Amino acid sequence: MPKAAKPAAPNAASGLTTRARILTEAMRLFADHGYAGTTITQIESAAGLSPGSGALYRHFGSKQEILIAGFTDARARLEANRAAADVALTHADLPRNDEELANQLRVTFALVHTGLEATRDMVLAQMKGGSSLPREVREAMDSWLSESLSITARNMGERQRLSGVTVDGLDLIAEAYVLMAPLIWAKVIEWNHGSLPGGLSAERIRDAWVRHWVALSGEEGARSALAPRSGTKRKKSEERRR
Amino acid sequence: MPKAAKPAAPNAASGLTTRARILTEAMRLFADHGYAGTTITQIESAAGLSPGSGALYRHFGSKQEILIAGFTDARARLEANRAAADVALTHADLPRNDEELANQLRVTFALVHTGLEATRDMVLAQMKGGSSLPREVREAMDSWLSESLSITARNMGERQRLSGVTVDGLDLIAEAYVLMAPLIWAKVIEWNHGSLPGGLSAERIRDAWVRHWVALSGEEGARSALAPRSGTKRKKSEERRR
DNA sequence: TTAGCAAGTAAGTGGTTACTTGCATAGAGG
DNA sequence: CCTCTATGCAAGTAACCACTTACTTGCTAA
Repeated sequence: MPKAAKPAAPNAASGLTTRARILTEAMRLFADHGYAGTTITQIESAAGLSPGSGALYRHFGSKQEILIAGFTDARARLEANRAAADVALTHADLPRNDEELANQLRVTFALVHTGLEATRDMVLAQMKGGSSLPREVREAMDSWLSESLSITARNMGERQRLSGVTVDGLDLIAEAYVLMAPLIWAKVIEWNHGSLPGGLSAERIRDAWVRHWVALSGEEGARSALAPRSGTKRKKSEERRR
Repeated sequence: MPKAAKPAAPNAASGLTTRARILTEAMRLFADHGYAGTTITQIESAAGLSPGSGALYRHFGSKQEILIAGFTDARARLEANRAAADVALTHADLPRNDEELANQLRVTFALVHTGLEATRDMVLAQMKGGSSLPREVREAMDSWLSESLSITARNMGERQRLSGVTVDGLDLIAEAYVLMAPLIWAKVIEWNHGSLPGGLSAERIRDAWVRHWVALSGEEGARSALAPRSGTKRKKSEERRR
C-alpha cells in the first residue's frame, strides 16, 4: 500500500537525501585524509549533521559500512559514465592521415582526463586505505581497472582491424596499459600533490603522449613500429627514402 | 678507550641500532597502513620493543618526528642509489640496430624496476599520508620525482645528440614522464594491490614498453616518429598551428 | 667500588574515537 | 485526536591513542 518510497529528507540542506550526502562527503574525506584519518564527527559535520551526535548511525551501522556503500555506489556510477564515453570513442571515424589521428587522440585524452575525474574519490580512498580495507573495496577497484583495460584493448584491436594493418602476436592488454598509464598516473599525482612533477602541465603531457601514439599507429608507424620487431608479418618493405 | 660513539645496542635483535630498526619498521608500517593508521604500539612491537611501553620515545620525540626522520633517511639513501644507476645508463654504448636498442631498454626496465623497489616505503607512505603530512615529507617526494624526471630527460637528450638525430622543439621532460609513468604506476599498483590489473605481468608490460621505445627511437623511428611529424628539422610551431 | 647515564619497562594520563542510549520532533495515516 | 515511524540531537561509554612518569637494568668511566 505505501508508495514504496521515502518521505524525502526533512533536514536536507541540498536536494539530496541525508544518506546520499553522507556518502558523498565521506568518500571525499576518505580520499583526502584516508579512511583511518577520517572521523565520524568530520563526516557528520560535512554532511550537515550535528558533529559529535551519532546522527550518522541512523543511516549506517558502522564506519566500514559507509566505505563499502560508497564504493558500491561509485562503481555503479562509473559503469554508466563509461558506457557513454565508450560510445563516443568507438564511433569515431578512422583517421585518414596523421593529422586526423592526432586530433582524435587529443579528444581521447580529454575524454579520459575528465572521465578519470569521476573516479577521484574511489581511486584515492582505495590507495590510501591500505591493506586493511574490506574485500568489497579492493575488488571494486580491481575489476574497474581491469575492465577499463580490456575495453581499451578491444577498441585498439578493432581500430587496427579496420585500418587493415593486422598484427598478430600483439599483446593488446599490455599495449592498453602502456597507453593509459601516463594519464592515470598524472591524475593521481595531481590529486595527491596539487601539481604535476617537474613543473609539467597536462597539456605538455598530452602533446608528448599524442606524438607517441601518432608515431606508433600513424601512417608509417603502423607498419614500421607496431609490428613486433622480429614479427611474423614483416611489412617494412616501405622504407622511407631519405 | 672511548670509542667516541654510542655503546652500540644492548637489546638489538639484529645488528642494527634500535633507532634504525624503529625507522625501518615505522616506514614499512606507514606504507602499509598509512600514517594515521599506524600506532606507536605497532611500531614498538615491530622494532622489537615492548609494545605499549614508551620505549620508542627514548629515540624520537613524537610520532611525526619518526615520519620526518624516515623520509630524510630515505631521500639520502635514494640519492646514492640513483648515482649508481645513472652511471650504468649513461655509459652504455649507442645501439647499432634495433635489436641492440631493445636489449638496452630491457636492461633499463630492469634497473628502474629494482631501483623503484627502494622507494616503496617512501612513495606509499607519502601517497597514503594525504594532505596532512608535514612540509618536509611532501617536499622530499616532489624533489625526488622532479630530479628523476630531469635526469631521465638529460639522458634522453644526450643520447639523441650522440645519435645525430637532433630534434629541436622536443619537450624532453614530458617525454621522460611518458617514458617512466608506466613503470612507476605498475609498481604502485603492485605494491597496493598485490598484483597488476587485467592479469598483466611485469614482463608483458616490459615487452610492450620496449616495443614502443624501439619504434620511437629506433632506426626508422628516430626519423619518422620522434621528429615532430616526419621533418628532420621542423619547428615545433608547425605542428600545432594549422 | 661507585657514580652517572643510556635504554628499557610498567603503569599511568588526558584526550579522542567509534558507537549507544534516552529523548524530542515532525509528518503520515487511521 | 492518537499512534507509528523516521530522523535528529545531547550526553554519554568503553576502548584506544599519543605521550609521560617513575622505576629498573646494565654498561662505562673515574
